[in-house]
Amino acid sequence: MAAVVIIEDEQRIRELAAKALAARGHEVHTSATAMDGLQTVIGLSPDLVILDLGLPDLDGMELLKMIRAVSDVPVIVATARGEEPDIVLSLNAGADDHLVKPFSVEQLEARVRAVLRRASVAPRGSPVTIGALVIDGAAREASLDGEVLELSPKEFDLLRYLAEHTGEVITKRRLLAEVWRQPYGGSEKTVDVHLSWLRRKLGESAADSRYLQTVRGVGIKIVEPA
Amino acid sequence: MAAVVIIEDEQRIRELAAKALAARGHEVHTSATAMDGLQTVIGLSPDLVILDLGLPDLDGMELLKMIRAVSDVPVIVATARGEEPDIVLSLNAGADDHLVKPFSVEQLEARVRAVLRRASVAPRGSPVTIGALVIDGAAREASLDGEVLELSPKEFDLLRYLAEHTGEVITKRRLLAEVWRQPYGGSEKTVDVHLSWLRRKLGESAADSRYLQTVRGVGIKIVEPA
DNA sequence: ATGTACTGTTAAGGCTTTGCTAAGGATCGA
DNA sequence: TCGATCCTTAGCAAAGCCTTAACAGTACAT
Repeated sequence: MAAVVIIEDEQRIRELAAKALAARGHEVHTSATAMDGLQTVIGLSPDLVILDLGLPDLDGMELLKMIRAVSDVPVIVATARGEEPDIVLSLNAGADDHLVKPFSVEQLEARVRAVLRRASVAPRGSPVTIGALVIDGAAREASLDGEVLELSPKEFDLLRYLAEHTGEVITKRRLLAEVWRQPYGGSEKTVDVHLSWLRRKLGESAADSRYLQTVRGVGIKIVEPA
Repeated sequence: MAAVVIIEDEQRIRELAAKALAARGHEVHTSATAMDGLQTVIGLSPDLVILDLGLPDLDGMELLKMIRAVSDVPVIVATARGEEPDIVLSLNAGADDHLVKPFSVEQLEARVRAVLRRASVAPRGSPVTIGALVIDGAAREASLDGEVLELSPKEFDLLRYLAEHTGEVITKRRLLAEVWRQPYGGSEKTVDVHLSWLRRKLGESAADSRYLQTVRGVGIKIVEPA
């Protein structure tokens, strides 16, 4: 899919991130030090760099500038909670996005997807994959286990919006605003109905669902099945 | 609190709005032109954009569409009185809310608050970690030792609030105000009951607790286990 | 030691939210 | 204009949650 370099000194986080991105089909390379990381970036010309600003051997900001001096590769910077001021500095120094540690795998994937999309490594609307579910925005086609699903326009929009925010709980009001484009009017019941249809076409029900999880009192989210 | 970009050519209004939002703790960035504004939005990934439709260098509606092409960021559009037809167009083009100039600071703040709330279930970003306990606001999911906990809405809100104030003793009245949104009414007994349920789901009891410690006569706190 | 105030726990009832079906109306293409 | 598809609304059934109430237990002061 895309070559990603992770520069991060904490082994646990490094391996977690590597595993998550590899699982999504990316070609992952890791470095535990700034100098090794820079070598890798120069030698590999990756599509994306994930850079921890709190490296031991060199200030992350310096490394970011060095990377920027030789490449336009998109960079996502990661900082520990409490180092938020660094975020602004790093964005000014040419970072494309940022993560605050600790971050969830979903967070990471969402950022990576967003940055890659923006960088048009993957053209806008490139397929989103969630388990055996593939949503192709460009073709306006969704398939499950290789079988193309017969979705109505709204159903597709709804599924796509949820898929673009995998793991994140979305309120019905937000769906009305974002999918229906009605920030004010509109009945949330409508969303319920469409969700019900979607579930049926995905071969699941509210009680036994693989992908669509309702979060009572809040909204709905789509998740990678266990 | 949240990063806000203001794109507005009238200096007076720009600075007034910036000052008001900065005073509420937001990270404010301003642009006087459409192109500069677009750059800022792309580079910064803000949480909210306030966009004047009457920019000199580019039709505001065009800019709105360009922003929408690259981002789902909430946008509040501002128009001069008499340009009301633009409002409908802009809402169709993906704006989230609108303001008619001249607007009061209160108006502005109210809209910003409403849009930010609507835009995200969890305004605060990444997961909070306390020992083996991880609370992910975006996914509305809490896990202990990697096991996802089955929490009711109130239980989750309660846990999240405590976690966001780790180590700090919180009175039940404050919980009623902040979590239950009932600054005055409500029985503190209700809090006790929810705490009891929470403890059970965390696998602990009042007598032997790892995370939830009651401070007799004052309230409750969540702590990092020893 | 004992009473008092505070906290912990359980159970039950009512209420809210959600799931789903069906019908009417709108929209779009032919 | 006709037909097919799709969207919305209404309404009922079911599930889950919150509160209240009642009682038990615990720490603290006198």
